[in-house]
Amino acid sequence: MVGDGYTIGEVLNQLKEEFEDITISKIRFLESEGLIYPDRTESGYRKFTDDDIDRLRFILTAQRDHYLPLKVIREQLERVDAGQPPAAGPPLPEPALGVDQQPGQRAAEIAAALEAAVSGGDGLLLEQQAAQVSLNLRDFCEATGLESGDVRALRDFGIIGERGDDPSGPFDGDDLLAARAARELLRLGLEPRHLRMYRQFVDREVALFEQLITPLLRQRNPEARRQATRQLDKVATLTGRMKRALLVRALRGYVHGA
Amino acid sequence: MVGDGYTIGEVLNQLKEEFEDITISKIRFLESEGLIYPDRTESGYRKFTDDDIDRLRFILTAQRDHYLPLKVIREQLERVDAGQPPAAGPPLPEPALGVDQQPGQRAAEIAAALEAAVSGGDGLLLEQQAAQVSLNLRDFCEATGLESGDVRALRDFGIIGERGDDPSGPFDGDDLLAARAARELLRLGLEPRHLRMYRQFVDREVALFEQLITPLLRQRNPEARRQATRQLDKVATLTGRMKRALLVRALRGYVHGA
DNA sequence: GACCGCAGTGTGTGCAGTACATCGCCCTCT
DNA sequence: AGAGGGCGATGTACTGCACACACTGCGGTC
Repeated sequence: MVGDGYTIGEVLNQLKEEFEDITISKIRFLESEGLIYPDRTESGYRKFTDDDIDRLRFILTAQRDHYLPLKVIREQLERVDAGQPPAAGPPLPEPALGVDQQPGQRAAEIAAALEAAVSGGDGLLLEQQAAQVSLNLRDFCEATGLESGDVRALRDFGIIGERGDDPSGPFDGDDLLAARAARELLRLGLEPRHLRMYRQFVDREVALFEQLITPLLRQRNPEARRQATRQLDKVATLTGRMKRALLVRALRGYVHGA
Repeated sequence: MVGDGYTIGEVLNQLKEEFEDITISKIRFLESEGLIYPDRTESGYRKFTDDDIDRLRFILTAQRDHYLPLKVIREQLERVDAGQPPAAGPPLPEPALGVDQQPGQRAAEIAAALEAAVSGGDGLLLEQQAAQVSLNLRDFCEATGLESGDVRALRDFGIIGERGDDPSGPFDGDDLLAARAARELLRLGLEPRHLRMYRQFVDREVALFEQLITPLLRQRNPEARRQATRQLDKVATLTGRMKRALLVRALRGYVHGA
């Protein structure tokens, strides 16, 4: 061996202390898979630099300690080679927001007003004016900033509109609030189909709440009806709080651990 | 099909929304590998409970988001079955620092303080001190006003404590918040078993959120980690808002109509 | 010129499933 | 009541990944 750089056998011996299960054939395999590309001598022998060895160390650690498949490791290395450490999912192009349109001005105002009324408080505000809002498809798109394709998708997954509704509306204030939140979620990388579980869950929750308050509604007495509303508000607030605590605990472990 | 329990096809459809690449043969394969063991009918059909589905969800998440091999997942499940928490080898948690507390009276104060900190805002407050709280069973009962029987029930239905935790604690601040809300709900006439669906839902929601932020957490860059936390906060806030709109619309129809 | 180390190729192995092929159960429609 | 059709169960074969092992041939050194 003429010049500088380690032979494959020397590399093997250096890494063997740290990684039990390294072999020559594994190193060769990693090269054949494009994870490393050591230089070669005239006669074809591999010539490893210290950087190559660090790279190998990274690969072996990722495998042994994080069980990452080579495909994933290769992607990480490629990103590092390209100069970027960021590894976020899809690029997520930001669609221009904040630029409100002329004609739908009205609808957007309504949306903002509703959001303001709802924010900061756990209550349900069942008696609110959200029910009075009624928008057709065009205005609804303008007020939410959604394409009509997205609106269709949200309807298909039960986020807006009623089962078997007319596909073109009308949409009420609750649809508006749901759709505005949904739009942000889509921008953060969620797919409409992911939102379906929220609808499913709400259906279950509604069934539960119904069980609780049907006795009250069965009496025609208007006072009982008002009490039912108060009861609903309370139980929704409490379940919301409880759910949030469960979520926080689960996520806290996830963000800080692992 | 006679009684309770889902068939393999029903399980498939439930999980398909969350996990693209699940198939019947994969579920069968996981059983043959001893990761799940659903019950059988007389005639040999598999009969899945909700717990079985949760277990599957855990397995599939571990594979997809953490690339864990089945062998490792099986070991984790076995530890959970045996009553020990996951215990992830080397990374042992820091023994809680700061916020020391005296038992008894103090506990209720902490609870009130936590509730005040959380109320009025949709955010998650992941960085908050709720994690530092640590109460034993007696103090926890005092702080929440629950009987130890209720505490047990809440634990059995996944509202407080971790899967396979020590039944007598310790309980953290999130448990406290969840339990205080749960106590009110029980007073309003709900049964502990009704609360189980909230836990199930949170598990699904966490799996969804994990999908979104694992790419960020995979880089051990602390800035990416902070961004992941912000992202989580955003997505939790938005889904919460959206869910509330869905709920309100559904309940409005119920209270006023029918 | 023997011999060790490295090169390349080919075949084998365990894991994590997929793809059939075949048979049995169960619900529905007539 | 009986006939289909759909779903479910099992078993075998086949695939892709991540290597391990064996064999043969060449380079360089003593």
